[in-house]
Amino acid sequence: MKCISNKSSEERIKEAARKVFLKKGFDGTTSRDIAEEADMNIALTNYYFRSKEKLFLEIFKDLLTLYFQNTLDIFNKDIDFKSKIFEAIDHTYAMVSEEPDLCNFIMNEVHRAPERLIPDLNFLRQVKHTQLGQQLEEEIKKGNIRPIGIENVIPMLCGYIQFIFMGKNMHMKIFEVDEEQFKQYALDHKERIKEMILCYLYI
Amino acid sequence: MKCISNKSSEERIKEAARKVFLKKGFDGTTSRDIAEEADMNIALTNYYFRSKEKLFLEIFKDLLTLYFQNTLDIFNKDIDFKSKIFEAIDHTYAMVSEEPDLCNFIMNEVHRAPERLIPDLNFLRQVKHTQLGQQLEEEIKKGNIRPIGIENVIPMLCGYIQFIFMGKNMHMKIFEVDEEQFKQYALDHKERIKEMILCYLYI
DNA sequence: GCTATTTTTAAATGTTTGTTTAAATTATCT
DNA sequence: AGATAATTTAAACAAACATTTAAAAATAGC
Repeated sequence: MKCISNKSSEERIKEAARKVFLKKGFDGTTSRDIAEEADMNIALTNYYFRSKEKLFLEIFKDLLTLYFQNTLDIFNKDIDFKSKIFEAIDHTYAMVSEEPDLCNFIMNEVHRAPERLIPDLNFLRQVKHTQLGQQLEEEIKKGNIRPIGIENVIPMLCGYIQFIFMGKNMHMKIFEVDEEQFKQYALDHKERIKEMILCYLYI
Repeated sequence: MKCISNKSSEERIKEAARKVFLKKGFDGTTSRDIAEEADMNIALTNYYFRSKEKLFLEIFKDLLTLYFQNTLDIFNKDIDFKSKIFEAIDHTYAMVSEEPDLCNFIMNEVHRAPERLIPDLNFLRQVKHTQLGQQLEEEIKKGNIRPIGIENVIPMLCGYIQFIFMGKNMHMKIFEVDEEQFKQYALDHKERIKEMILCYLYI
């Protein structure tokens, strides 16, 4: 009946695993990678989490939440449509700046083996029905915005800037720029996305 | 001094490897996966290609060419700017429709281990200097198009629609649609991207 | 048709993989 | 302080891994 004790060990493993999984993906990560990153015995991974798979699923859930929850909250905020668009884009940009492997990780894991992630992915269905969607419909009704479905708007707010970051290495190779120059480029492109969306939506 | 002979075996392995690598990525693919897909002995992979890594690099090069070459050719075609934009977008759409794993594969492999791919990636530098870039500059000089760098235009033509396909599984989960409905959605979104780009570029 | 070369095979190589074991250590509670 | 439970450890596990070997089979040239 010991349960309080070492929160630290379990947490250290989880943090290490998160770091390694984010960088190398599930297939590219070994139990020893995680143990080494956490500076702990290999057996502890299976002591605290029953398997590499279970540990991964826990971490994936956290990272999927990180990937979506804040955006979802913004979609449901009580602010006007245009401000919401700006805020969603700015937040997406901030998120991928802070966690540069997150998009590639989520995209790749979902693409490679969606089945095992289905329980977690169900959480995403909230995205379909948000206040942003209602506001969009209203604006369309008012004639301010051209007819368009929310499923077309969301990738504009989140996906376009994500793509820029996902292709970071390729961009740096193609245009022969360094990290700092890329950062400035991404920032500039983000503002262009904003203007482009407004330009397209408002007739 | 036999060299003519069995082109078929080497080719069969390469095709099998291409298929498996595309689906599972380098880390997720085993030599046995490839041998099984090709229905050949495991040793043949190392007989024809010296290692899994070397086989992968050969295939990666092919797939990177598939990913970029046609787009590059379009960029250098002798047609007007606006037609070129349409054609580039339509081609990107056709490419990812035909090879649905290609974007995820390229993005992920480049992201995960760019160093080993550098020799191949150098080929990408052609993208920086194309006739499309010159045409863009001219249009800007003429005052038809707002000031913008080619590095901002290319993702609009290629990346945005790619992102839609890369997130296919997630989209289907979020909006609870099937393959056919997704296809229609992607087609619609592609046309919106075209209009959005024109709407943004031409002042 | 025989020899030399290339291709294919089954088997084995030594590592690395995820996971387990059982003993040692540490912490907890009375 | 001593008994009990939780944690950590080193070692081992079998399975899967990429790769190699050496012999068998197929093919080539003379």
